[in-house]
Amino acid sequence: MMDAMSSDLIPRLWGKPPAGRRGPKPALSVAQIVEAAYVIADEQGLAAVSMARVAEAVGCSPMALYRHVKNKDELLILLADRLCNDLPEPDRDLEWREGLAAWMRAQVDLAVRKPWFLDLPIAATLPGPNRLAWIDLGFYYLRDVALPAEEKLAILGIVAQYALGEAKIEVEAALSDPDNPYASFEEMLVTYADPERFPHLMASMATWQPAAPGEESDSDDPSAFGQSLLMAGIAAHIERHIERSDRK
Amino acid sequence: MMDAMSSDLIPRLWGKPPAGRRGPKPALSVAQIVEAAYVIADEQGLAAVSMARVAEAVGCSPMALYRHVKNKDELLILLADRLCNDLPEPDRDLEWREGLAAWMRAQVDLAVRKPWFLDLPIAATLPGPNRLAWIDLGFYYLRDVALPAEEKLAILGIVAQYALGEAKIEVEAALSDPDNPYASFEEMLVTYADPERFPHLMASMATWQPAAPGEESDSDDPSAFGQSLLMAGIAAHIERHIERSDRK
DNA sequence: ATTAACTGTTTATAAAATACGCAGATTGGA
DNA sequence: TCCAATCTGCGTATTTTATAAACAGTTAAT
Repeated sequence: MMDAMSSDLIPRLWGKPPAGRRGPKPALSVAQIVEAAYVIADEQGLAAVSMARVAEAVGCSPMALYRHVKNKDELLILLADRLCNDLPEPDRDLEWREGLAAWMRAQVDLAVRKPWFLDLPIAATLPGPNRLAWIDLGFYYLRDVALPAEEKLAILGIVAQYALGEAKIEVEAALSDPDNPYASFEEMLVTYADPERFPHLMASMATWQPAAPGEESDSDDPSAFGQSLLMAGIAAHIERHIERSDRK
Repeated sequence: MMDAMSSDLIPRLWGKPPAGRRGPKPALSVAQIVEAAYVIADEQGLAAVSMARVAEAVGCSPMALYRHVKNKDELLILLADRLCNDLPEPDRDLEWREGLAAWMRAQVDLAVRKPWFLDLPIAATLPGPNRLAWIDLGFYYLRDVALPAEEKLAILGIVAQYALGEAKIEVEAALSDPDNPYASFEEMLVTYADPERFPHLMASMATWQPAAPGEESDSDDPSAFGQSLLMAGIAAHIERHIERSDRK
């Protein structure tokens, strides 16, 4: 009657046991499979995560995996959620600014610790349970903020998205080979960029302060700038919202 | 003597002709190859972009491509930069807020128009010439803003990163199958989320306003919220910066 | 007990990237 | 002019993928 449920992904994400229990007890579990994939990615990078290698690690034939996972893409989605388990135990004594900053920073740190996270195809917006728990923590930090839930969610999305970009930058900086002459943005500019082609960029860059060594920055957290920018924006939005409520 | 230059990527990105010209005239060009890949991605999605198919489109054997492109990853990087050519002709009569908003929106629209853009492995932070031209436009919009170049660059990075996230959401919303019962975040919550496991999230969601039909939102631009948040943050940062300068 | 549903497996296919080496073209220098 | 260096494009072959299809054993509902 109803055509086959288009996706069992979500039940699998949430570890729901499929109702009918008829055949033999499964020797494998989704969690086991995902864990094996996790270890492989950790040790040899995401590219090394193939169905065959996961199967070997878990001690079964490659095709056995398909009984528990629709295909490789789904495995990667499960893996992405699994990774959110590695986010640290939070400090609960923070008001929203500090809390959100820590929340953000923890995500960056996770990606730096596990750079293969950034290689995951992160198309899926729908979070699994682990990611959702992390979102729940975000809501905790926003507990005293007077905003509708949907706006809080949007804010957390923006902050998380920023964390992703920041992580990308930091990972790239960590990997950057000092022998590579084009490692940095500035070097690329002086080598290739024609002032006539990029006039405004070059004009602004002409006044570049080439980070005196030792003085690096006010803080040693490279995400400090973006962080304060976001927090300022959020604070402004909150005030505007309160104003509007009061006027009513 | 010196071991082979680790990467010819950047010369290729910038279309620099390799100095020595001895052998036969190339029948293929990098631009041609990238263009073919672009068309295939456009018509059949990024997954359809294989070396073989690109070769066929361009009328050569698969292996011929490797004379012009180090490997597939490099082709995709070139493709990503090529895509930035499709960004629209900008309106130059905007002050920074409007300008940056348009700058951001154009990126979202591009990704919505060409959803396969989001499938690209976007690890590379170093922009090619087309992306750089777009960054130059960002600097144009910030022309009257009194901030150091590095902070302007960071701001553009943050805005672009936000655009990416927003695009992901909008693309997913556009693709979401109305038959799929778990399409939306809220539906997933009511189906799976245990209030004990996600207390703060659920408490906040309890007061969810389920978007009365027809009233959707104040504006019909779904990125309006994030946009105003970011602009507020940037404005606050600018003011703080001016204050600090004045005090000196 | 029979049967339906479920497990893991075996075998096979198809598509993918890309290493390797050849043949012909082109050009700079003798 | 001729030769050698150098570069192009190509044919062949290898390796690694994901995954389809059919099968044999296992369990629980009937």
